[in-house]
Amino acid sequence: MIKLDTIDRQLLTYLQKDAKKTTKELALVLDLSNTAVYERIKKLERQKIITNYVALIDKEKVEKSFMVLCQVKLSQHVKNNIVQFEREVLKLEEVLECYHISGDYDYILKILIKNMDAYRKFLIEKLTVISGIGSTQSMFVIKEVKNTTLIVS
Amino acid sequence: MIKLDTIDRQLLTYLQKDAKKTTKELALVLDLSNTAVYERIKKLERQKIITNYVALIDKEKVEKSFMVLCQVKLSQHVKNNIVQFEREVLKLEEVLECYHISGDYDYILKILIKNMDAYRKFLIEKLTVISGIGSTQSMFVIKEVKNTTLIVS
DNA sequence: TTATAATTCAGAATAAAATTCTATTTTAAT
DNA sequence: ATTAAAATAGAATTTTATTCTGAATTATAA
Repeated sequence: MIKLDTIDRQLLTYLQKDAKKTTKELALVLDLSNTAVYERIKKLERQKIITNYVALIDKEKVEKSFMVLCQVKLSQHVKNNIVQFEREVLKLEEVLECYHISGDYDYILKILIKNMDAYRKFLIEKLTVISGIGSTQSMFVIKEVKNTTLIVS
Repeated sequence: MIKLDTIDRQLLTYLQKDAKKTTKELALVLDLSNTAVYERIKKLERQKIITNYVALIDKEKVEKSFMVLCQVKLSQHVKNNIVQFEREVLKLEEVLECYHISGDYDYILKILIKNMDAYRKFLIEKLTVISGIGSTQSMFVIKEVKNTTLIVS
């Protein structure tokens, strides 16, 4: 197990909030030298604790205002259905997240799409055409109350 | 409505995958000058299409291997309960996402935590102490099949 | 505890990237 | 077709990232 000290955790918190912070700025708030901060970040990257850096974009501004959480039940829990479903879901760009879960349904999918019409089309033409799907249930997002990528370590 | 051309979309795709790509690299693949790429990115930032840049970290490596999707039903749908619940949820660092949804339950929460014991503790001591909560139902994530922040525009 | 090795850190030097500037070209509207 | 606005290219400048060397700190073993 990798052990992180307080400074590492602070660094991770800052970088998860704003990856554009310069080593200089971080060095200032952490009361360290430029190099110390730089080396720590590089180590976190080498250890794959920081996996990557990404730009986040505004869903509303790119015609993806409609979010649906769709639960999926497979017709039968045979290996082939599972493998096939998971493989196909990976290909669907509308599906941002997919989890195999406990409970009444097998999977839950987070889907981002333009609107209800587009969702209906997606459901009929892209999702339910995957073989092995038994049933689906859609939960429509009325309001995004919270959505962060910040994991407090 | 802001209109994006093909180059803007390509830029967004690249930056959503790797925010550390330099303008030089992007200029090369997009067959544009350094300045052109730079100005386009700055414009996307000004327009708040790009909202921010973040570091993503490996959940497993920071003791957050356990993911739960928890559905919450309020006891009564009065304004005060709604406001209060949403305000409290924002404060909980274990809750990465919270959506007000249609269906049997009012909210669904994505929770990241160390393990089942920690989740039980969280449920008892942090979540269900919020006033106005009627019932909860937890769906445990068996396997993360897909999880991306990439929105294809 | 002390000696030793391995990390971590600081400060300076260098390399690379971001940012600015000016002039030119392209695009869009009249 | 004419004009204004926006987008682009290339060079110059500023800032940041990266490397390097040596010192300080920490961890480990005798």
